[in-house]
Amino acid sequence: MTLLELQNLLKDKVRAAAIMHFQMAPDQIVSEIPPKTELGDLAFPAAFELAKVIKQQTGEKQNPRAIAETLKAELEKFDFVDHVEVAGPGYLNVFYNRGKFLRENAVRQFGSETTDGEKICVEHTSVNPNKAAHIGHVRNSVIGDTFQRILKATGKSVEVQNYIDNTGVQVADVVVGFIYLENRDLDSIKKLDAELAAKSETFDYYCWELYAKVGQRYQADEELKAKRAEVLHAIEEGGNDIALLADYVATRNVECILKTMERLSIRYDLLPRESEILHLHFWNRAFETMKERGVIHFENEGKNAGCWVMPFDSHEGTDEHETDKILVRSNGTVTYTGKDIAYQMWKLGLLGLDFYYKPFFKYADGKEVWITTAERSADTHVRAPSFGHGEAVYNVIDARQSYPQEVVKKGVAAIFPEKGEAASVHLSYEMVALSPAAAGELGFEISDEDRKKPFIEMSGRKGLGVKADDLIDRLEANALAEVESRHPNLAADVKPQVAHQLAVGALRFFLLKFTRNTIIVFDFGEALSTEGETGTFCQYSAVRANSIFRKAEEQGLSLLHFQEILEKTHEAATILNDGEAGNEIWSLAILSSRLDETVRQAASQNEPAILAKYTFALAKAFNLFYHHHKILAERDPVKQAVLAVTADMARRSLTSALDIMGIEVPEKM
RNA sequence: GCCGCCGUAGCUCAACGGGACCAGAGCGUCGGUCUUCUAAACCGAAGGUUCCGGGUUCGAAUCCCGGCGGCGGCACCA
Repeated sequence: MTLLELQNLLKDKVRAAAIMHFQMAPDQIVSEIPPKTELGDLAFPAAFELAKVIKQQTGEKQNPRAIAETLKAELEKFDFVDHVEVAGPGYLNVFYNRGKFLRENAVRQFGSETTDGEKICVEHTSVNPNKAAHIGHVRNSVIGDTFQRILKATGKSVEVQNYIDNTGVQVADVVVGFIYLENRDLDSIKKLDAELAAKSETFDYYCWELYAKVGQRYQADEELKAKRAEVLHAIEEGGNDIALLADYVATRNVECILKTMERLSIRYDLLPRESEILHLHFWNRAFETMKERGVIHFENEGKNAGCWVMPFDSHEGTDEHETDKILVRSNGTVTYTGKDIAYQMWKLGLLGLDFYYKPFFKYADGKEVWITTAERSADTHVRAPSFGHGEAVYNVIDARQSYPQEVVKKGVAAIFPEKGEAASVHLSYEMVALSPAAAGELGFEISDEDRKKPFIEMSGRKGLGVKADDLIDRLEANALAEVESRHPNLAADVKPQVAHQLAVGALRFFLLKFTRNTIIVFDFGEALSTEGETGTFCQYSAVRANSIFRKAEEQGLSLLHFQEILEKTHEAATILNDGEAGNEIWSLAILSSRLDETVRQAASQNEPAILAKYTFALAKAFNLFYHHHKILAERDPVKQAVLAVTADMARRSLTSALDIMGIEVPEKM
């Protein structure tokens, strides 16, 4: 029986006991994890709830402790339960049968064996394809990627989309730079691209600088600014030289960004592009549906005269019409929100139109990323998977876009009340900002005004930010130096690989340990740290655990051997119940088996940080165990088996937890 | 002005739809641990009126009201 099954069973028993003795039960039986192992393995505050219910229904005041005492006897009849204590103001603390539990869980593998069929779409990354990704973008990608892994671990099938806004103003800005600041045409850009490659410089870094330059020039040059609108219009229109040039620039940036993300083990299934949403007239279809369903109307007068608007009553303004969201401007063009609603409809399979698809990129192991196209190609129907049609859609987008995201969610729900708001989830997170010190380290002039601020917002337009590849490079270099000094004899090709795994672990964990609504004020010292609450710490713990078993194998002691000993004896319980040492071993065993519920909790609360916190706690518990119990030196074979099996449970959970966070366990470190 | 998020130890953060002896971690500080499975580790100590004031509750960091302070969002931009 898994821990989760055991918990559910106990919940049912508590409910049954309540009904048997009091003829009533609280709506929900809540279970908690006691603050310390000595207080038990599972706690039910049910007596408090029950006291409340009894008082409501009968007016009778009952002491929670007395209620708990009554319920206690029922739970103790169960053989997985060693005993139950009533503690504090009326907690029902359940102590599991430690020996039985360890035997049952000694070989259990983590993970859901079945997929429940429902497909979930997760959109993340969605960096404007006009420059290199910075650390703020990486927070988005790491949260999104980890979240989709969490969903998969709970048995969902998931499709990962990375939206490409290839026809927006940001791309237009870089195109303006190429054409009007650098006098380049498409051929010249291709030549530049080749030159950069020869110098092992990257196209996205070049665009980063150019974009910043353009932003600066706009301030003084109105003429240039006027070019932006022209260029943007040409790009949206398509079928002209400027659009071709823009497509090249955007595509090259997408390639660079995909490469950056691949360094962090982040991959995608599909790249939906704005150009196709335009050219395949997604909006028109959405517009028709909205009109049919009567959720938008044409404004004849007032300040929105001539526009198509969708009313929203949830946000009240000073005058009632201020809350209306304009979807079609008076000049007939569609707003971004309008397009976004159409796109969201497609994701949910509600639009009634589809993209065409072609393969865009193949990862080293053969996995393909697809991209949308406007023309039917052979691949679309022959080889392309079925995209979209998500039962639910998660959009990983930063918190500053909460309002437009709410409009999209409410808008789609208004059009399709049968689908409802729950199908659209805005997985919001706060930005990564720079500490004034970090901005200084990057070589930026900081104004006196900025210096007083708690943090400085990164800005692609200003070229202010920590580029993802730069940070990964630094992490890898630091890790490599460390590996060189610790393991000089490690094979030459393994060292950089380990350094890479450590860099990824450090960065991903750093971005995951903060809850989503915490603004990360980026600090180099913290981000580069490999001590304390870090990915490196967690990896180290797993590596140590593995090395125990490697050494054991060398001595002819296999894991199977330990498991068999445990199978044949009932003395394990004696060891696990033996005072402080017993509690310590048991704590690690029980904590290791909480991965399942932790992942579920992270999924239901949309909070990857819960998993990161758990992983760190588990690594810490393992390190403590590691220092106090020398497995290979242990003389008592049963105790050795108990220790080994517990260590194995810990390393399996650690490895799985890290894997769900996209972090690998190195061979040595 | 309106809406939202936030305010917890010197610093950076946790605390699961209110609850269990000292509100927990990490960093930093001070002190201790390597002839024994890797010291990127472990142990111990110091450090908090959970921004302030009310209220609800047997019980509040958590819920409600009112302040103060910080940040973000409020376009016929994306």
